Amino acid sequence: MPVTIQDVAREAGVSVSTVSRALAAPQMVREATRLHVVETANRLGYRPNRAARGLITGKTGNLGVIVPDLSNPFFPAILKGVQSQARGADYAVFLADCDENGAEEAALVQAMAKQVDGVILCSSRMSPSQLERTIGTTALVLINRSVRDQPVVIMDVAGGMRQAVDHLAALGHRHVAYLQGPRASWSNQQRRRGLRRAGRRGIRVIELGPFAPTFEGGLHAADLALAEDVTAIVAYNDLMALGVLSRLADRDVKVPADVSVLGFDDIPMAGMATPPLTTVAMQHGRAGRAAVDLLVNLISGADAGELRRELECQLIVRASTAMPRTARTQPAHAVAPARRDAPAVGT
Amino acid sequence: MPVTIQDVAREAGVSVSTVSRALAAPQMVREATRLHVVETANRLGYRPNRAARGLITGKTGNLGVIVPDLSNPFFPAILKGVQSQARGADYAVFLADCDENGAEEAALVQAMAKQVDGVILCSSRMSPSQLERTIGTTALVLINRSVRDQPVVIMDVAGGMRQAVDHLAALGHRHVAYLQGPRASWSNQQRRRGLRRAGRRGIRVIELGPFAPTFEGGLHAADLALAEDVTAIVAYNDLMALGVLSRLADRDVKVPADVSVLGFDDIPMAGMATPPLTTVAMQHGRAGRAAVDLLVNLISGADAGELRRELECQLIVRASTAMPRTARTQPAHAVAPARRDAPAVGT
DNA sequence: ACCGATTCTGCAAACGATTGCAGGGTTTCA
DNA sequence: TGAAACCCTGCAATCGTTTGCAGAATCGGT
Repeated sequence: MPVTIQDVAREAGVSVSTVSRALAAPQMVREATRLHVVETANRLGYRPNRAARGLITGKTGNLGVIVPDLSNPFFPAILKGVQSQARGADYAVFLADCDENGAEEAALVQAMAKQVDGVILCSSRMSPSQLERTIGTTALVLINRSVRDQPVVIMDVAGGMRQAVDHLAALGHRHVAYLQGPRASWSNQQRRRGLRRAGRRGIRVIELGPFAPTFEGGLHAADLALAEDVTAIVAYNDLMALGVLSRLADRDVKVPADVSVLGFDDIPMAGMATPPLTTVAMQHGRAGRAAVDLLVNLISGADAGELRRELECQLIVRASTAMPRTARTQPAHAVAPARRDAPAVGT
Repeated sequence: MPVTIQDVAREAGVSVSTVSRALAAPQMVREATRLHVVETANRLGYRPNRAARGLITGKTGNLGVIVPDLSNPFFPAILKGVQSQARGADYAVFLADCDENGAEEAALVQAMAKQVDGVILCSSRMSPSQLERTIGTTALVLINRSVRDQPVVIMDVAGGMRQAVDHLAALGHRHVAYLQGPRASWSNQQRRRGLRRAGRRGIRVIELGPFAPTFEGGLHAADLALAEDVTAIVAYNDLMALGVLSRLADRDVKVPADVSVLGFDDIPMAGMATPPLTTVAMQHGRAGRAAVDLLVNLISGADAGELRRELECQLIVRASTAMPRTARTQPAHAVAPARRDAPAVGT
């Protein structure tokens, strides 16, 4: 039923080799023959069988992507970028969801290995040793996790956090809570790294948690943060921040009048919350595309390919952050010295 | 580098045929040999090359899924079900996103056809003629779109709407706005079908729109609905309903005191909104799983397989719906006659 | 018209698995 | 001990491509 290269060859009156070459290596075949073959192939609706081709070339033309959890909007966003970039490079995409399970993830890479030319791991949940063992099974690119000598795409979360800190400092905040996500996660580490700037800006930070990186986690965290008497709350991600917003509303704490709230990710809902959430936006789609670029490079053996692609984060200022009451009761410039003094504090 | 069946055969001191059979047809080979082969295979870490197998068997062991837009949370939810069910049935999953474009979608099916045993189309955006032409290229299962003689999984959206109508009627609402989504979409049609029950329940419905099925669409629609002096607003989906909620809050219209709001889909945010949104929940994951079941059945040629799998929707009552002011000013039982009269009105 | 140099084209061997068929062993029974 | 019956195992063909190699066709120049 499906039309093979044999069919095209017979129909065109040439050998299969000629058909193969006419389609893949145009300069090796006479122009007239080429045209004839191509025309015949189109007329018959011939599409090469990738499996058969892969058997001999050793390349499958497939990429694999493994994500921890499709119901976390973070990952479909990346996936979308992977998708379109892969299509552009003429690769098909295998998808797998490992349910936040590192062992499962490792198993999936093994299972995929034979069917793909390379795999993209999003926020891998593998333990370092699992990861170490997995590297080498197939070409691998990591997103948001960094391993020595392995190509990675990382989002400059620490940089994003620094923007957030500067923003809060500029508004005059001096006492801020950070609501941690999963303690071991790379993302959480990076956020904390960025937080170190707070000292230099004269901001005292109190770290709470870890909390579940969810709406419910935010509900939970909000009360604890409030008890610390801070003027601003930075949440691990937007989902948590939305939870915080919701809980504060219930307690009649006004945002941003009484306390400022800040999230990470810029998920679609962030802009729709009341008040719209100030947050650190990530370039999900770009990350996906970059990962494909890196992987394709790696596969084609161009060792000259770069190993590390860092994507900027961008603070999106919306209505959930403002000057704290304390700062607003005095002239605005009164807060300036605090910032200028800061270097002295830091050193 | 990768270990082939040849390697296993050599190592185990048997022929490749024996290895193949030891792994695939246990009863055809002596128990002792089988054990030895299996042990060797495991020791060497042998995994059959699916492409090679597919060449001869004609089966690839792969499934394809095409979705209109990964950034719509509706689809990742389905995808998650597809994923896990496919894994259970030992199929790998190809994913493609057609960017809401029917032509692209058709092209993707063609491109996938050779590499998969079947394809699942979620809320296909193809025109009827495109779809007609695509059927037959490969085994096909549709989700949320119904075509004669084609296996489909559909969500009983009309039934869900009827639950919504009954709920509003029971609360005493008599004048309701429905905010339409994309007019041509199957989902919108189904919702309108379910709305027909309103007449029999003594409810007057005014249909507005179409609007974009997004938060912004909801912002837009809210004012129009308010102008119609209704006591309840039913939105095409939750995203729109959230927009409505947001706009009403801005206008100081209290929900549910002044007006009730109701959505569709039960996206994660629905329960986190203020007030939490009453909505019609769909069984996304189940839909994905069911589609895989149908497809696997179809592939294995068991024509006895069912053709149509209908999934119930379930109204989730939260805090965004309540009795209208009009009904609340009189004793609650006063609204009962309206409902009992209803059949007469309907006939 | 012939020769060498160039271009094209076809043959056949891979790639890694599955499977029909036939042959080799072992067992069973006479 | 021999033959029939059975159970295992191996040979070899096959799936649809690509590609090294060799042979055929074309061409230009004399």
